Amino acid sequence: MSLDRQQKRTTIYDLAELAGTSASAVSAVLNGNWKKRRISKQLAEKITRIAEEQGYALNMQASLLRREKSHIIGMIVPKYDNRYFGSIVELFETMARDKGLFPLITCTRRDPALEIEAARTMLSYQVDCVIATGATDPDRITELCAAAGVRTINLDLPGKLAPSVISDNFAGARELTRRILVSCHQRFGAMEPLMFVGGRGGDHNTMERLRGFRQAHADHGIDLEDDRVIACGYAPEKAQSALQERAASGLPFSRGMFVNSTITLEGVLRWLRLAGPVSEQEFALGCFDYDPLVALLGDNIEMVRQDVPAMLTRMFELIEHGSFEPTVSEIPPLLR
Amino acid sequence: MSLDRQQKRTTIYDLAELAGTSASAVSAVLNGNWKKRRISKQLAEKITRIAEEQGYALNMQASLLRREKSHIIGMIVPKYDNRYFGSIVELFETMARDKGLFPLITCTRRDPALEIEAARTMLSYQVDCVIATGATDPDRITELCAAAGVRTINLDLPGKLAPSVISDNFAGARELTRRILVSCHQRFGAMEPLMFVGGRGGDHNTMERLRGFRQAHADHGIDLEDDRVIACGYAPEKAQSALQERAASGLPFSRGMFVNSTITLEGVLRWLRLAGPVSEQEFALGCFDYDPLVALLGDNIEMVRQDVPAMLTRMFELIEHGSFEPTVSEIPPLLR
DNA sequence: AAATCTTGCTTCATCGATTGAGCAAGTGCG
DNA sequence: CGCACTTGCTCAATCGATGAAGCAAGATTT
Repeated sequence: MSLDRQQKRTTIYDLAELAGTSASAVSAVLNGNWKKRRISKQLAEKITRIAEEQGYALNMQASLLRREKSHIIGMIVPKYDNRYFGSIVELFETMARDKGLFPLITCTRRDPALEIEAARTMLSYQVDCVIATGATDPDRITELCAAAGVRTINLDLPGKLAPSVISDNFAGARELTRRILVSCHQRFGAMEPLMFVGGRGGDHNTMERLRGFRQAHADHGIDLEDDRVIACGYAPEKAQSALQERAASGLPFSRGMFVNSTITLEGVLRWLRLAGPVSEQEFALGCFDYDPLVALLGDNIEMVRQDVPAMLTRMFELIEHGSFEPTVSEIPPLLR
Repeated sequence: MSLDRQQKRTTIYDLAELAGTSASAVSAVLNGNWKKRRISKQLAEKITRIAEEQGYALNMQASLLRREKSHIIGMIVPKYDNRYFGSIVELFETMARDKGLFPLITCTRRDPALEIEAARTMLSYQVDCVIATGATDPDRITELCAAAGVRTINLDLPGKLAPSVISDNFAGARELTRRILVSCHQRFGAMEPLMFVGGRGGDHNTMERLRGFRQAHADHGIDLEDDRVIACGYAPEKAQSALQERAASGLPFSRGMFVNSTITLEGVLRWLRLAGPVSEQEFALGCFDYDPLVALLGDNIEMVRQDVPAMLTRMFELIEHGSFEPTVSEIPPLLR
């Protein structure tokens, strides 16, 4: 590693010397409370000018060491490979900056060990708050942070120890399922039970979506056997091979499918292309998540879009109001 | 903002007191060079145990203030809304961590002012190195960082003042164009000139891709008028309305199109759906960038996938070898 | 026995910014 | 003139971790 820095950086002491004043005055001027510290306007202007000329940059480490709050807000995300998490991160950065906070983001690739490691690192960087997004074990993160006096908020997947902001998975799934059923009925005449593909049996979102999925079937008086549910994880390859296996098993296959994410949808579509029992047009699909490219895949795919702006707005509200109780805010997703 | 931290955190002084030793010994033990500092194994173990019991977390700010290198490596990215940048960020984080560096990532939404602001902030955080990815003005960033003695590397888009790692846009575009032309020929019989949609006329990548696009036409002895090039930016809406306008203008329309990114492709496909002169199947499309969902859109879309692992590997090589000369490394993209 | 070396620590200055306390000069008032 | 008050600054301690220098006690050499 050669990331060598040659010259040493300009400090407030250098500026003080150049301006013929004290470091204390320079600090007061540059961090904006020179009025409170009774520094004259002339000196303030002089210091500001010299700082600009010298290309002075504050040493955050030194500044943060002295201050009690860092105004750093950490976010742990599982992946950057889909529009949902991408927009969460992008909007989070923007909103955090607008509120005067510094966003620090880490991607853990759904690796539980990395999640904990990431939380620990964030604590070292003195974050004021950690947002655990889609974490496999949010409560572990909360415990770790609580021990350091740092609060956490869960996003996308809820935890039991900190406030959570998630989509209303039940309602979204119920409505999505209803639409797929209706589409199946209109296009194929039959009202047969759908299949549910993707997600992890243990995770809260998958369970809630499954509940909505079952409810929609019940709403239409359709019997649903347990073997129609294939919670094979989110990865495309997993979905593809699970469908392959399922097809080989000889169990009945539905022409309507509820797919748990756009990532899983990739696997489902690939399987349909390569080995699907009938043409792709003979399927009615629904996807819990939105991607504009999926919208272009054809009219036979319904989508539910999670309301990222509303979720983040709620999240920052929780931060601002200092809520610590493990409440769950369910944000209605957008259909169409 | 209430991000209040209640208790104050455990420091090495607290641990020293508990262990009946000095802060210096605690520091030496916890940062791993206790052997060099001749601390006994017993004391080392005692300190380690107490640190764990107390859930001690290093104060990075204090540590970094004292050290000369921060081992923080910054990356500036324009967007998180596509697979290309998503995989760059994800792999960058992984590789940086493997090399013992701490990745600090900031998204600037292609806003030139934010880019500069982001670079400045990174300097405040004492980064050892900044990677400017797809920056609108990479040289400005390099200048700013150089003034603070911080090196930069340009990724995706080259600059004149620092080493750059980019795709071989010319070769990639030439081959992609060739394939679209062949596909057009096979499917529609004709060898007509293609259209080029998306990108910004000024940016290096667009210019190089255009050069490859023109070269491929020349290779096949096809005349290409300038009005077939629509460099309307990357946004889908821009592409959609530009195509709309172009169709209205009465100028000749090609059945083959070279689209400059998956994001732009969204707009192209939307326009084809809504207002395309003939069915989508009557078009041969090529896209400079890869998205697995696009691969599912049909067989009539060729794609070029930029070789992100090779690009990042090269980038870290440049860092390790301490190269400062503004060389340009062109990484061949992957076709299929 | 004296000189030297080794072991295992501690002491203290330092990194750069922040902030309470303090101080000198000037202003206002009776 | 003397006292209080304001203005405009400087001084010095501090945040937590680090590491060069130093020191005491025991081990080894001459």
